[in-house]
Amino acid sequence: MNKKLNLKQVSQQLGVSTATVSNAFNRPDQLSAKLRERILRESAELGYHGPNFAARSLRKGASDVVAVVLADSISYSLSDPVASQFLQGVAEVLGENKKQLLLLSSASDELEQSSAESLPDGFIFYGAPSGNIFERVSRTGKPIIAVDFETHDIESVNINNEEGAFSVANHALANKPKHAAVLGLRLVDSQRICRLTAQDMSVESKEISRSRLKGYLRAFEEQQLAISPSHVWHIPLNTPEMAEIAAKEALTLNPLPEVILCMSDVIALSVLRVANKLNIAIPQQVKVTGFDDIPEAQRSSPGLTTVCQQSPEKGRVATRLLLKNESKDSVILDTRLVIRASCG
Amino acid sequence: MNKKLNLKQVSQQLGVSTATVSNAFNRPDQLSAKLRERILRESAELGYHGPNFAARSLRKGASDVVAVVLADSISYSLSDPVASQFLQGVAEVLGENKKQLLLLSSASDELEQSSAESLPDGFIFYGAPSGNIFERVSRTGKPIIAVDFETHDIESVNINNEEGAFSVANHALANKPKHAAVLGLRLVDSQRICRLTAQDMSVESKEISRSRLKGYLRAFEEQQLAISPSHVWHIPLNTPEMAEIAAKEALTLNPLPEVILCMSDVIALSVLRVANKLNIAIPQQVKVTGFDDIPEAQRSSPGLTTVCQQSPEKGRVATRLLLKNESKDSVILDTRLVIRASCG
DNA sequence: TTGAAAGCGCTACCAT
DNA sequence: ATGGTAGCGCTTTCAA
Repeated sequence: MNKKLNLKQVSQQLGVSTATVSNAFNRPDQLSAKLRERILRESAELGYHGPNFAARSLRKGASDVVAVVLADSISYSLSDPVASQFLQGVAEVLGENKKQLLLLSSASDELEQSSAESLPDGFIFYGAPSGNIFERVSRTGKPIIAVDFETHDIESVNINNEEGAFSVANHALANKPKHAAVLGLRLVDSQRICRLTAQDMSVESKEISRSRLKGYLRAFEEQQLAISPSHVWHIPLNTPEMAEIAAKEALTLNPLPEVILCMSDVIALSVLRVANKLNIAIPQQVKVTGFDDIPEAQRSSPGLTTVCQQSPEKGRVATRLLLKNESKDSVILDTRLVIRASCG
Repeated sequence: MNKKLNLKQVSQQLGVSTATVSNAFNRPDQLSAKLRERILRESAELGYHGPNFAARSLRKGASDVVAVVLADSISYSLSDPVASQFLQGVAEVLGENKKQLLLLSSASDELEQSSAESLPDGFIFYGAPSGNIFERVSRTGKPIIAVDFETHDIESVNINNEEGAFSVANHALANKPKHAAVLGLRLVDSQRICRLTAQDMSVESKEISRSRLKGYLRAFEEQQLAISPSHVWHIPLNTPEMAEIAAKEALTLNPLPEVILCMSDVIALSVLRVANKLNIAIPQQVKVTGFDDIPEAQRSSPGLTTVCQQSPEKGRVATRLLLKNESKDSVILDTRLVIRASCG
């Protein structure tokens, strides 16, 4: 087996110049189709399958690699249906444009990753990053798209979380329930499931969860209803395990809330399951709403009333925005209230 | 903003040699902790965040990048719970070892991707790849792990599909149902949902699906039961949409099968949903089994009887095998029959 | 179409 | 602990 063949050696073997071999791989218009054909075929036979990636990138100053920088760990993000759908959209468009996908996480080791950060030609930040990877990357001047957060001067793709939350809450609260509960995601800085306090309620922030809470609260006002902080849960991670614990707490309240507003579908689906176990009828006894419209939400029984935030489309839009450097405008994707049986 | 700073310029600015700066980033033991500290801090202030990736990789002949080569498109794989869980396991171990994750697909453009193939230090092939990326990569002599398939001389991680399928089928068939159906995945080469013919049944192959079918058939024999090819479905993709169509066909058979063996949990969960819609009681009227034990399988109602194949662990094991080049042995992971209410 | 050559930024070696 | 430097493999320019 010929171990390491390089372009130069191949060109010698084939009796052509290095420039010609390079052109065969990179610029088909610089040589006759026939010669290109021959070079491609014969070099493959020799075991040369194209220019060395590192050398090419070094020389060209570009790599055709795009990084998605996840706010959470890669592993967790892959387990989250929302992030996962977003990545599907990204992968789709990258594939069409022959770009490679590198997954990074702002939650991982700074020093080790910072060298890898010089590889990609562009970055999609999914969720507000921790650490200072964002600053490092910004300084390189490479194109960046911010998704689900905003930063000065950077193009972003977002949804209107407050409006979405308002619309679903307003729908759910329309017939004036006496008691309601909110199962919130990442509302305060704690790894534990807990309920909010009065001062927790009024924190001002542009975080996703805070915007959603704001939308909910506006709906309560609109309907002239009140919600006590003790009926607002904080769940630190969007996992069924965590959500079920909070769901159990909410569904064993006395009196039982007639409406439970959940900040994600994963949470809402957990409520549905726990309710089922406790023989609580949905929506007759408790109406449940989610947020996201993940695939599972339309398949559940009863179907989940939720806010569709088009995660795959978000991924596609963000990626197109990154690749075609034309439009300098940020995008707000529409959300849509999806009414299903869990809150008819 | 200082645009492009390189190591040489940084070393001049800091008044030290290039070797020292390089050592500061790469070999902490080659200089005093104090000096290293200073260099790291001051170069960060200058806007230099570590060696250029392409140059470093070119020079070192290694990149700290590991590629997972997916048999299907990246986008589809991300939507598949089994592949997704596998990737979670991979990402976990890569993170611990400070390796970066590059997602490739053997289903994508050969020419464009083949240059990127020279980047990773190692490859995990998830599922038997199409095209000849496997041959190309093999020739480089870089470490490769094959997952869910086997090839001469390559370390692999597999499960015993036949045994797993046998155990679940044998359990399901124990009280001699008069009619049974099999909802199979990728049994023949067709993009359409269809049922098998007599000659389809006897194809010999080491593919996952074929092994599972073999296990099922062995269980039928063991129980002295027969299954007609017309009661064996082929489903081309592991998606709920496809599965529901086949499920509907199987659940509207007359007479109704008392047992439906499904080659994946996604399929089995679809059967559960369709049965629910058709008011068919599970497991009273129809017993349903799956394969994989995806997270959704334990949360469904009724819970799904299935074969646990430890997808995340598979990812971890494959990645460890790749990184520690010690053990030259392939691995067969245990499968475990998980009995839940859908087939008690 | 070709040959020659510069140089992308870095690491590792050697000598000091 | 440092300075100097070869060379990793490639693309691109230039002149022929």
